[in-house]
Amino acid sequence: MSTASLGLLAFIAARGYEQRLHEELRRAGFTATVAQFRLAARIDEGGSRLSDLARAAQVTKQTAGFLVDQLERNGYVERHPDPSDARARLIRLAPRGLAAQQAARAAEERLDAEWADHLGPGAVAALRTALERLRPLVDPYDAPD
Amino acid sequence: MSTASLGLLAFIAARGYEQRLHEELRRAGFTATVAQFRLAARIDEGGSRLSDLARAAQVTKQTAGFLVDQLERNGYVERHPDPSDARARLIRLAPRGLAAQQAARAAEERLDAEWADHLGPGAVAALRTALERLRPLVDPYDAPD
DNA sequence: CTAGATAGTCAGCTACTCTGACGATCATGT
DNA sequence: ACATGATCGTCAGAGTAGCTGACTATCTAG
Repeated sequence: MSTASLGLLAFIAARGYEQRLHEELRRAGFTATVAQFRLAARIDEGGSRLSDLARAAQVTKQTAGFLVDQLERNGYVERHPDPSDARARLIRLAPRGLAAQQAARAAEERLDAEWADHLGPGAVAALRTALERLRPLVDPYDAPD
Repeated sequence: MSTASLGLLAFIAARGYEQRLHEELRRAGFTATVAQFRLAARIDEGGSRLSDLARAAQVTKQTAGFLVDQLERNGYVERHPDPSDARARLIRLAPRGLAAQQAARAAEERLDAEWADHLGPGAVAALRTALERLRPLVDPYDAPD
């Protein structure tokens, strides 16, 4: 009843947020799937290796490769050889990917502001603090934005 | 960097929680997929209709039916005719499903306690309050546990 | 008793994710 | 120099999860 687990509550919040974000990006003309965006969000400015991306997003290399294929086909990312390692290739955001990233950041700001409006400044700060402190506990690897 | 969106933070927390829960259930001998458990968690004590389950879990009737098929095959749920409507069938937890539900509740209590330990009593209360207040905003339908 | 809504299912498709195996390359120790 | 083992990415094959569309049976309202 009033005793939903913290996990379920976090899941519901995260799902709602992600759906809204995906919808806003779709309306802005950036048609990619949630899984694709999730992976793309981990791409470093200077380019990322597939294996690192896979680790960060917690999927296998194969899955990451599959998603990068789609993103590449749709013009969001490019693959370049890695000068420091002939086995590896650097995945970088293409211009369209950068535009999508900007749109995503703007949408996230709007959504965060909406949550802040709903909760009030103190409660939203407490929420952020709690979630940030949980992060290393639940996901020791996860690199920041 | 330190400015991850609230959505990403909630996603990371929810994913970590769900993975831990799934792992504990698996170890206890309850082998079902995350999607199956997500749906099963919505089954009402007196039985639920497929359509209601689908709405609650935010999937289509077809997807819900697919998942219930798996759950039924593995002995977690049973389908009974609905006395009040010949079109409908009531989906109820079978004994094994009830056992899994108990195990899940115990695991959730442990995980919640772990988060509370990590955050402290005040912060975890603030987290719960914030997430509960967000719930109607992001997901107007969602029925409680 | 007809018209429309609802419950569930069937068929077909797409997306995501995994395991296992593999060739190429790098790093290290001898 | 070179053998050994690890790592990078890929290919092949599979299973799960989710969708749309179409359909039958049944219920509900006029």
